[in-house]
Amino acid sequence: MPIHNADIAAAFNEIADRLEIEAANPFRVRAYRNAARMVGELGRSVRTMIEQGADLDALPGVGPDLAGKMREIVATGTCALLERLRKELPPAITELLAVPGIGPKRARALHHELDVQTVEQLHQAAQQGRIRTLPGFGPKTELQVLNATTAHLNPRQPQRFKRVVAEAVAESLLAWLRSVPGVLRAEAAGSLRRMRDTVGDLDLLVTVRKGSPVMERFVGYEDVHHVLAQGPTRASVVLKSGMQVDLRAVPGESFGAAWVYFTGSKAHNIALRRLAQDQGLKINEYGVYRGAEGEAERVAGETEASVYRAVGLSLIEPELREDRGELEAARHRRLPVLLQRANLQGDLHVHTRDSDGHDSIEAMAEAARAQGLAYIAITDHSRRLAVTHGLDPVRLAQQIDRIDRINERLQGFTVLKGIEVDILEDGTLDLPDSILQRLDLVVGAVHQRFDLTRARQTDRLLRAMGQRYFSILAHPTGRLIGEREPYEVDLLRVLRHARQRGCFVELNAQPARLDLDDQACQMAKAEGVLVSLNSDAHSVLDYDDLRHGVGQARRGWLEKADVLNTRPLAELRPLLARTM
DNA sequence: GCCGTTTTCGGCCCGACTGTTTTCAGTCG
Repeated sequence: MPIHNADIAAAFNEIADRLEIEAANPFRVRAYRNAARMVGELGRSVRTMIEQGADLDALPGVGPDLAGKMREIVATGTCALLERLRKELPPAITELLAVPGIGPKRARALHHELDVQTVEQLHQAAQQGRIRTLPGFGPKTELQVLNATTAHLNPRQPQRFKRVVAEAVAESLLAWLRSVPGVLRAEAAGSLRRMRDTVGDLDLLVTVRKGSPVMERFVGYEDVHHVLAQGPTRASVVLKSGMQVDLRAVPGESFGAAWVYFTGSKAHNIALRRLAQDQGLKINEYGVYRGAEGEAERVAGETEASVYRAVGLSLIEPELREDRGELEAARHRRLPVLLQRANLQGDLHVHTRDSDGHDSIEAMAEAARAQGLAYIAITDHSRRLAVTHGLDPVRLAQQIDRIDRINERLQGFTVLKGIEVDILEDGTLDLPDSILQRLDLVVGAVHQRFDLTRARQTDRLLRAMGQRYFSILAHPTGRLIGEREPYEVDLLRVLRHARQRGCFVELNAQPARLDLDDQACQMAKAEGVLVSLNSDAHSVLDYDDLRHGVGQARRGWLEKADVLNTRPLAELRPLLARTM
């Protein structure tokens, strides 16, 4: 069983959990957590690096000890330290840490004093009133544990929400907060603002005049199910939908510092504060300070730009704040000029009612033009996808003729002729070259057999891209957020083949897909493969999804030049022609 | 356990809220 980076990350996280329960040096614990995060986000396979003799010590946060443990885990699937820790405490004890309100100290006490080893046993102990007997625990803590374990044992809500869902909740909540007396400004922060594809909880920030009842009003919002915490500057609630919302109030002069702090990511904040510390500065959510405690002088904080400037950096866009090299880039003034929605000139993946879309070719063209686009490609499904009424060669030929006639009427807008052709299990395409050759572009996609082995799936995609007519690989990993995992595939090989072949990969902007993801976008850029950012629209309303794709592209450090369909049609045509 | 334009040893991000406390530990983000 080959070891992937996720396995190494899981092992390091378990070591960190167990060391923490055993009250080990917290900085040692942090070293394991940092390494776990780094490995989990690393674009390259540690196993491959080892096979190629790469120097693991060169990875950030990895010294000789952790490098050795990574080699050990890759070779054996585990490591001696982890096995020893597993013998010292029961296997399931780390489960307890997943219960809200239970941290390492309480997990340790529960195990030592009550012999609690699992969430189920914890639940029973709470029911029997045994928790309150422990020192440091009381009746309230016991009730909290009872509620938390009940929810934990009967999970009904998804852990994370699709971004588009969270965004709608945030917008109505923000509008409501802005109507509360004394509220000067209300903004979203957190992963929503960083444009992550999913959002765990909402982070909102307000500035208020003295005496504003914003916190009292917030916990009284009609969608609030229950209140987790409430203080003068901070409150947390759970909405009826199960979504947690944290609200923070700060004075106006601190808005920028608080927005940085509350936008995160956590890793970005830590790296930023460390940078400040090196310069004799301290950053918290109220501002940037110079000097000793008590007589510290405030040097920045009203705007985000002032905070970054105070530590010698240019403003870092929220989408980049993941501690993936953005601080270094900002220091050297080498931040990318990120893609913007207005840079998109067209959309190369659009459906009509000829297959499973809702609207006509003309309507899709008009709607695209209204969105500021200059061209679209009609790419209906091919015959294999019978449920979508996919096109066979005869119907596709008829559509081609219709598009030609439509283009004669259109002024200043172009409809390109395409197809979303099924990539069959053996890597051939669902329609013959004789009809594909009449198109402007061929978009290929996998719609069945997601379960192939990594080797066969990779081979399938490489063969598909090697066909005579092949332009863009649509939704390259097949994931559906929260519903279907990406299929197993060697994306690096796929990208290198695309580069060699001169074809492109898609960033599908449907909120449930957002496929490629941010890191894969970064990988495509590094490999020199242009990304086609498409809506996959099935109705005239769906072009709005492009903004989600733009957010994802920005998270992947993509600039205008990295995206295929930022080019005007005259520049696009020769690029497509090379694939046809 | 990692790391270094002060350092190879002595540091390691920072603050709010809760509950059980009489001044603070634990948890969380």
